[in-house]
Amino acid sequence: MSQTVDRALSILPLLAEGPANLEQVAQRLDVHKSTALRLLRTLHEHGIVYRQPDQRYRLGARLFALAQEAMENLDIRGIAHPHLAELNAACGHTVHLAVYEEDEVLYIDKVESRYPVRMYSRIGKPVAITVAAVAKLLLSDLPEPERRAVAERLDYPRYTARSTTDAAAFLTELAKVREQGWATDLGGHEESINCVAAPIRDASGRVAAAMSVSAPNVVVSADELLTLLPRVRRTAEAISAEYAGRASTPPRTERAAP
Amino acid sequence: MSQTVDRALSILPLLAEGPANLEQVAQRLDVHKSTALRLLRTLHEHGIVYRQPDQRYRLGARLFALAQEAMENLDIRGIAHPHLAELNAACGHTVHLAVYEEDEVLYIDKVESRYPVRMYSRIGKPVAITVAAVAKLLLSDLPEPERRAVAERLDYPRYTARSTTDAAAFLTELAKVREQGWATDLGGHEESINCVAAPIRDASGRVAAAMSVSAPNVVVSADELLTLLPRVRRTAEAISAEYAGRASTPPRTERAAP
DNA sequence: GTGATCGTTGCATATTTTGCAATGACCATT
DNA sequence: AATGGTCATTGCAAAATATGCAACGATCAC
Repeated sequence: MSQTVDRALSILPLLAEGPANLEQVAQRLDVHKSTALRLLRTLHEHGIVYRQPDQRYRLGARLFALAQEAMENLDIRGIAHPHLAELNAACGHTVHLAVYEEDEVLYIDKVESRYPVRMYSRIGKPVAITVAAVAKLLLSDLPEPERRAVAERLDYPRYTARSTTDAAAFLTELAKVREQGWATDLGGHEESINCVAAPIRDASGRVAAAMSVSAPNVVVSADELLTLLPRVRRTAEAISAEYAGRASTPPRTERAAP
Repeated sequence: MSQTVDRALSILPLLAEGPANLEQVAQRLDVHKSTALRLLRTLHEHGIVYRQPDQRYRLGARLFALAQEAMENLDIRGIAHPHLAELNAACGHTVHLAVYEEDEVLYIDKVESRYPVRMYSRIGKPVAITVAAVAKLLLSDLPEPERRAVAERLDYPRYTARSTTDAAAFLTELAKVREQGWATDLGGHEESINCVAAPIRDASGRVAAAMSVSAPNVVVSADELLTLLPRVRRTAEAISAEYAGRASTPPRTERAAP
């Protein structure tokens, strides 16, 4: 819609790949060097881009800070966190909180396991959407046509022998998850890791987020992990209740006085 | 430099505070609603901004993904990580890697402690620059005039009774750190947490990054932590050697064929 | 000292963005 | 059901803004 901004933003993924100099940026944007320079300067003024000692550009600190701040200010996150911490204190395993957004599911909070062997994950990183328990819950609640459309769009990487293989299988799984109101991932992403997840709903009953408990086989078996299900669901419901109470109606934001 | 981009980027910190609707954005930018709309649309197309079901805007998934990707692609990070992991395996404590950039120091990698009581920190989050051991190392190597200028610019929050109180004290500390080639933070940020840090240098000897080991008093005393200093320094030197070897001359990036 | 590479600047052109005002969608209230 | 209000959206003409060019300058390697 706005050419200038469009070009400026196109620089970001380019720099995410690694540092680049002016000419490289100009070439990949297909604009004159001087144009690229001015765009980069503007980005620099905002701290989004950093100029290394060797003059090359890379993404800057403010970008990281922005991403952090945004996540910490998510309504759900603030409400959920104490509950997640409590659950972690009780069972000791890694607890995750995730949301869905335009074909991606990402972790927005995490309380680390107390055990030495831990699952790899990072806040802000997109999750394996076709296998993760939280992803199943979030997608299972999409309106039918969109759910189907998304499922068709996705890739189905075979992380392990138990990974979901295609859209049809995924939709079947989603239907089941939707029905039962909880989900699992038993070695679908990493052979030795299992998860149990439950949905967090807003006042209208829509799934607004999902939480999960994950643990590697070496710590607890899949069966043992499943015994935690009731507790996970109770935690998710507690969060839902609080969230629905606080953010049910899209909060009427006060207008500034003229 | 570029008004349009400037305005678009000004939206980001605004949304980082929390979701906002079109009118709020327009007001804070001091532009017409239609203008704000078009900017937001462009941001949306790039996934930088997300439109919630209630129509309000907030920062989007791609921003997080970008921040992640950028950090994972930092040259130093890739080189340092195995060394950090090894050190963590040996001592069990939390290990951090940090860089300096325009008045901020931020963690770009972290290996979590094996102990249940852990320090709070998050990759991408700016560190307490006036007290953190890694910050002292990074700032101590700035050219004298800039070091002074930065020290004057900073705030000196009193996190604890041992926090650095003002620019003068900070500069004295920096001189000491510069001299001895390593740094500590003994309860300057959080009463019960201590850190030992060592510098990572590029081929020219400049401090390019800094690493630290942190542990709470309840796990090891400050004195015990200090016994790790030689090991920390050795690790930092190993990383320096590898980094200098690989990235000494600003890597001549190949130009794309015309 | 010389040549080459890459970043930087001033300026005229015209493309792109802007603000306006009108329309439309949606919600709450009576 | 109807009405009033809030807020998002669109087309258009005016003008401000970004663009590419070409010349300059800095820096580095040879």
